[in-house]
Amino acid sequence: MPARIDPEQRRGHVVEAAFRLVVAEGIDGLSLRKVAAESGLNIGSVRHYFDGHEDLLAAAAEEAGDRMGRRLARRPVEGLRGLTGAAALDALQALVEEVLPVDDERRAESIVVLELILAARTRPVFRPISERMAADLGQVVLDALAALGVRDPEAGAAQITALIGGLTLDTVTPHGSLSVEQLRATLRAHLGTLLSRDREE
Amino acid sequence: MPARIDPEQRRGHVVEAAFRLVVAEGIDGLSLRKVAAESGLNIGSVRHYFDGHEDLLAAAAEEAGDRMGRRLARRPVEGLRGLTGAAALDALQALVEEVLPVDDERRAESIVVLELILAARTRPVFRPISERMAADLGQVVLDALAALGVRDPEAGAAQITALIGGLTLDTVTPHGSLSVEQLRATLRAHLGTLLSRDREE
DNA sequence: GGCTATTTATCACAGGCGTGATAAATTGTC
DNA sequence: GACAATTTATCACGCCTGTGATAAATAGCC
Repeated sequence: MPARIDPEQRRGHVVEAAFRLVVAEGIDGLSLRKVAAESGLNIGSVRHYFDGHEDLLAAAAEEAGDRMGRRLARRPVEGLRGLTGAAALDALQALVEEVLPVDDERRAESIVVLELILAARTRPVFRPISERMAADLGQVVLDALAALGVRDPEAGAAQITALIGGLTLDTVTPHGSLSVEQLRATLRAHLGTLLSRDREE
Repeated sequence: MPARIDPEQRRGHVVEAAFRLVVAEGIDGLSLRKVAAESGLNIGSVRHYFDGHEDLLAAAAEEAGDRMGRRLARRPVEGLRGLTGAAALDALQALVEEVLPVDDERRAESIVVLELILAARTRPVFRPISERMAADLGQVVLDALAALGVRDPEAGAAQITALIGGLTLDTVTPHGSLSVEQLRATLRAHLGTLLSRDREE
């Protein structure tokens, strides 16, 4: 019984091809035939690893969610506990930048996530992953603010998560043409006022 | 030479039908046949008023941009000049809420604009309108902050426009499920710190 | 009433899509 | 080398799409 190729690896390659297509043409530009061509496989091969279109979409969304979860896990909240001043600001900024399009890799992931979130509005397939990502991000930001001793961390977290969405939107789409430097500066300004405001009271 | 129906009005009705479809199914759910059905017309009739698919999309985008422009024009920046304290905060909040999904009508328009902005990333048709809307909004916010005497209005405007995008995203899509009350509170908290921070220095 | 331009309604075509079904090739094991 | 399971490659079908072309109906004007 031949198994010269690792199925999981194959699925991974296909999903990566799907990501590239989403970045290039948007989530509605995905089709089994295009994904097959992009991944260098035959349509029949793609369909052998994914039950169909819906299944491929779900797998791609799952992978996007996992990647975001891994990014968030890379900055354990415990490392923030007790930090103050510039150290606190730097640590918080680094945490948030983990999920912001500050380099090519994160830019691609941000595009996929953004397309996914918007698509979840009308396509039930994406809803669970979309909601899970939002919950994960919200919890991490909330825990981070709590670890830093910020007053009213819920309100602060709401501001930060909203800012993350807006900054991603402005950076990734051409309508705002926000540069990475501007993104970083705007985020830092916001986080700075949020932390300093808390210290004063 | 008969003209029992006003062509402009007809186009308007068709565009409104297109808006309803975008809200219901997303911008890629648009098709000439669906728009015709939604507007109660025949495909041939729709095609008589719009050269084709692309033309319909462009007209819908144009209308969306015009509506946003009209909303922004409803709150002349001159009215903000010299305001301080709670009055300044209220006025600024009212201005920004003009383009936020705080009621059904603005929610629908926000969805259309959001779909349009994201679609502009891969579809050149939407680019000019998308960029125009961003420029208009940015200018209005910038002027408003300048009229209120905020220090570094550029930075503040960048934060506010980003927040607008993020709040819209969180409210309109199911991933964050931000309620209108939360949206208002988050916006107010941000605007409050932005104004108060300026006063202290 | 008849003329004419506008508006509406169809038909047909090519292209892309997801999908079911099935044949062919490949490769490790015996 | 032969067997068998996995993997790959095609074919065909129905559906939906945009679009060009064209016929039919409508309604104002003389």
